[in-house]
Amino acid sequence: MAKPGAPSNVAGESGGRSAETRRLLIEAAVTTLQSEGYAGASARAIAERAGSNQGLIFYHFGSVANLLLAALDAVSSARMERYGESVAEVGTTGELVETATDIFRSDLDAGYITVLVEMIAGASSTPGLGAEVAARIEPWKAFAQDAIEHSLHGSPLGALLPSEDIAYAVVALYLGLEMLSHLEGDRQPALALFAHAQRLAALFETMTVTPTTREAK
Amino acid sequence: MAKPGAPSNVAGESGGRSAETRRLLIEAAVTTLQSEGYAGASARAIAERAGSNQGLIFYHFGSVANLLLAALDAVSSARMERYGESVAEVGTTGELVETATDIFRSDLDAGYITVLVEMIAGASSTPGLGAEVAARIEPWKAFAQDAIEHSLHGSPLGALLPSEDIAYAVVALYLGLEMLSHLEGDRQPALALFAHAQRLAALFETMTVTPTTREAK
DNA sequence: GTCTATACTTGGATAGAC
DNA sequence: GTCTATCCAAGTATAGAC
Repeated sequence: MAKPGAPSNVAGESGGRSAETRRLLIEAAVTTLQSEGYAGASARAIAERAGSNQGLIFYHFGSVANLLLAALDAVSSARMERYGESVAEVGTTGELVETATDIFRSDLDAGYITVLVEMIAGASSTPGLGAEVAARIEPWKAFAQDAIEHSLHGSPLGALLPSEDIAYAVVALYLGLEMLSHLEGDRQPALALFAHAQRLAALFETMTVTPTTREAK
Repeated sequence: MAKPGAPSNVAGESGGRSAETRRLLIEAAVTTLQSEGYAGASARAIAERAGSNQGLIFYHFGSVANLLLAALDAVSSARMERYGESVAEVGTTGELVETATDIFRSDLDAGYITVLVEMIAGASSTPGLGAEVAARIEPWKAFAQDAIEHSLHGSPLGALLPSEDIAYAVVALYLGLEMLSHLEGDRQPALALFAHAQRLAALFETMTVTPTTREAK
């Protein structure tokens, strides 16, 4: 391996001049993707935001696409960490929906899903990028499936539909809601849906706690 | 008005040299958006596909963005026409889901939703484009809401959730499923979801025909 | 090893030919 | 009115300076 676009930086020096530059570029790449989209995320635009020379992108990452993938990685890993904490506390379906609402709101406000959406849509224009992006979506699907299995375990809905398929739909809906919210500059309709989901989850739970509670009328 | 980018072509001549060029360009714009994405839909790329000079795009449409919007319009109106026919025959929720499946499959295969997705994602990079695209999504939402109201009218689910909110979710899911299917080059998971929805719709109908059927146990 | 100055390519837009 | 030749800006990538 040892390709030119990935300097080793072996020394024990703690500062890490190279690492700092890389960090700045990745941060700028995230911001640029969010506000200018994939088509606007050029080497020049990103470098300007990072306050560095555009040539550095090719030295440190080999290509713009590679830098954007690094940006996607950074966002993904940061989010996964947060998700992991939240989902550990989830038991019932109602709690799951509540947690999902919180996560969605903060993801939406921070523009994390925007990065994902732009990379997916942008992948069409850069050969080979699609597979890389697809691989980075897998953890999101796996996470969703995991959360669903934990909270729907033993529930009727869980018996009716494979958790893998539900997870696929959840991720798709997540992406779609971001697109519409972002486009219209209005997160309200999407959040209204989560409110509905919470109501339905509550209703669903009371309906199916046990069939025998019915006779207590 | 009478802006330079929109020639009048007033004469009664049926051929329409200008109209033909415009048609070719719009067609090529659709194809290019589908296979190269928004970032790859440059004037040169589109013109090459159309077999014409790239300068014609600016003469006929004023800018690349305007041509892409025209392409989106063409796709939208073509689809709306087909949708209108299909939904007229829909009565029950089960039929609605069945019709939605057919529509989704053909839209997916023909790449129509791809055009929508690329335009939404691409809008971030071109000032002013977002509002134009948003306006062109309205008919899709209105159509979905209309179809939902027709088939859910009087049903319990219809009473539980506002049709406008369901429509929003449906459009979002539609977009998200396209993104994932396109990215992974596999439409199977998305179609599996529609199959589940059909099963659930059938189950839902038998469960809620009338509450009094329960006593017949 | 890190970064900058420069080379070359592609893209948007228009002046002017027909 | 329709189209083409041409211009300049913006993009990627690298040769070479430090």
